[in-house]
Amino acid sequence: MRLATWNVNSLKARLQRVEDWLTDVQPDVVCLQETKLADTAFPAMTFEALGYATAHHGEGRWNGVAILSRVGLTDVQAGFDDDDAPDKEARLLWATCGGVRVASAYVPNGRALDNDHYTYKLGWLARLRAHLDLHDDPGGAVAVCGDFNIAPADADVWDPAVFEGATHVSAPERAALAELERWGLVDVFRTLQPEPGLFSWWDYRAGNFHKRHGMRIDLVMASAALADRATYAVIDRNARKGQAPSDHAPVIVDFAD
DNA sequence: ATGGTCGCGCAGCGA
Repeated sequence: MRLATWNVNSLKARLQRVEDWLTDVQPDVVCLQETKLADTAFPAMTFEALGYATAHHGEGRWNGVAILSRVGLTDVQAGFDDDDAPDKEARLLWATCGGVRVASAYVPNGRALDNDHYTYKLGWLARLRAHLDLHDDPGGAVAVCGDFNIAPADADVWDPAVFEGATHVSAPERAALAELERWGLVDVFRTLQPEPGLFSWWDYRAGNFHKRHGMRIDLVMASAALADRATYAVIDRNARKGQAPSDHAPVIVDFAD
C-alpha cells in the first residue's frame, strides 16, 4: 500500500496539480490538509473519476482535511470522538482504508510561544493522544498522517539557531509528539531515511525552497506493526517545483501487504 | 527570521 500525506494549501488552487500528481504517483491512500473548502465544495467526483473514494471535513476558508482511498474507505469520523466540545476547526479526519486506521491531521500552527494558539496546539495534541487511547490499538495498524507543524528534531530544520524561541521546535511541542510515540506511533520517514536536511515545507518567501531553507513538519506516524511493513519513504520535492506549487511537498511511504 | 509569497477575498489575516 502506497500512503501519502500532503498539505495542499487550498485544494481549489491546487486541484489540477493534485490530479496530475495522483496520476504520476499512483498512491493508494492520500491524506490532504488545508483544503480550505466547505464540504459542499469538495470535488469528490474528480477523485472518483480517478478511482478514489473520498471523505472530507471542511469549514470553508481555513483548514479542512480529506482522505482519498482506492483500497476502501469506511468508518469515517470527523474530529475527535470524545465527550468534550467539538473542535471549532476542521483539522482531523479518520477512516479505515485497506485495513489501516488512517487519520488526516492538520495540527494547529501555534503562531508564537506566547500566543493563545500555541496553547490550543498543545491541547489539540494532548487530545489526539487521548483519542488514540480511547479508540485505537497500538498493536494494530494505525497511521496518523499530516502537517504536524512540529519539526521532530534539529536535523529536521535548516538552521535550528534561527528558530530558537519559535514555534515548531519548542520542547513542549516535541514532548507532545513524543507522547504520541509513547502511545506507539513511529515517525516512519525518519526510520527509513536517517540523513538530516530532508524537508517537507519551505516558506514561499525569500526563495527558501531554492536555498534549501525548510523544515520537515509533515509526518507519517505509524503504529509499530505497520511501521515494520514500511519498505520505502520519500519526500516528493518535485511537487514543490514549477508553477503554483503548495508550500509543502507530499510525503510518500510504501508498506508491504 | 521575515522584506521577501501565497490564498482568501477584497482589507488584512493566517501560514
